[in-house]
Amino acid sequence: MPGRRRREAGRFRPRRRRGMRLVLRPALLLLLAEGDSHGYELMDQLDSLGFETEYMDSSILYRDLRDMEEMGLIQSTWDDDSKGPKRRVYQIKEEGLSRLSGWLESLDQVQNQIEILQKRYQNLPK
Amino acid sequence: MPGRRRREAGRFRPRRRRGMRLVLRPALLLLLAEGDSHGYELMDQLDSLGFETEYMDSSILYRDLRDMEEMGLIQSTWDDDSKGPKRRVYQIKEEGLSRLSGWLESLDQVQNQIEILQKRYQNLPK
DNA sequence: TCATCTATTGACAAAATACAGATAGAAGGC
DNA sequence: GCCTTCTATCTGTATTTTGTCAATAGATGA
Repeated sequence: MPGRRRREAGRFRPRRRRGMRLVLRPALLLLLAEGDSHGYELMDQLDSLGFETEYMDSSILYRDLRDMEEMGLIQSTWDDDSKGPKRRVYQIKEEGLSRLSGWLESLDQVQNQIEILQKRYQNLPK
Repeated sequence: MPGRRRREAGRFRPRRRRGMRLVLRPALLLLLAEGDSHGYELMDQLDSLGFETEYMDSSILYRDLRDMEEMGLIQSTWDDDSKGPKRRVYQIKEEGLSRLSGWLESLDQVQNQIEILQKRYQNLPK
């Protein structure tokens, strides 16, 4: 698999995606529910979930992972067997699985609201 | 129409709805695209868009309105003819209409991400 | 005159986000 | 050996956005 093309610091004007964290945390949990992984790899996997990771700063991802670990949703161990610098490999916990389902429920509501907005917008008299 | 049941300050533990703002601003713009209105009334109208306004603090709504006015998306005039305290009545501008369409497009992406999440969650092996 | 409903605003704390590195091992080219 | 690039994680800090609480104030009706 080819390496990710990370953007150079301050190279482009990144379009700030407001409130992306709303979906980011559930997304990370889901990926970990699918299988153990570490930060750098998760960054790549996010692409498959529709995230434009070229514009993402990886620090928010690492911070979210540690936050979720503190919340008791996931746990980590160091993997030093792999080549390159060692990785912190995350694994989802029971608590994380139930939280994921809860988060997805509220995302359901968000989705609903957006749908209503789109419909009302279509019906707008011009 | 019956008055709104606004929650007393700190009466219940309100479940903080994180990231609602992502949809709130587009929602306000849409309502104003449907017709002029003022803050207090907009609060009521939000119900029809799927917002649980009992748990919302109205100050965030007023703040968003003023922000959007500063952005040049909407404009306001005072209405003193109505009974009760005077109202600041908002009207959407051209700029606001085009911004609304832009915001709805990015919400489309968000909706897409959520949909992918839900599907992948369904396919999770248990 | 006292409580209640309408209506808007301000101040402050807490949380989220952007931004800019620091650190470090491994691999490949020259 | 030296340099660059890729992998990988972490931290500090400034700024922006949010959440929460409370102040203000006219109108209404008991």
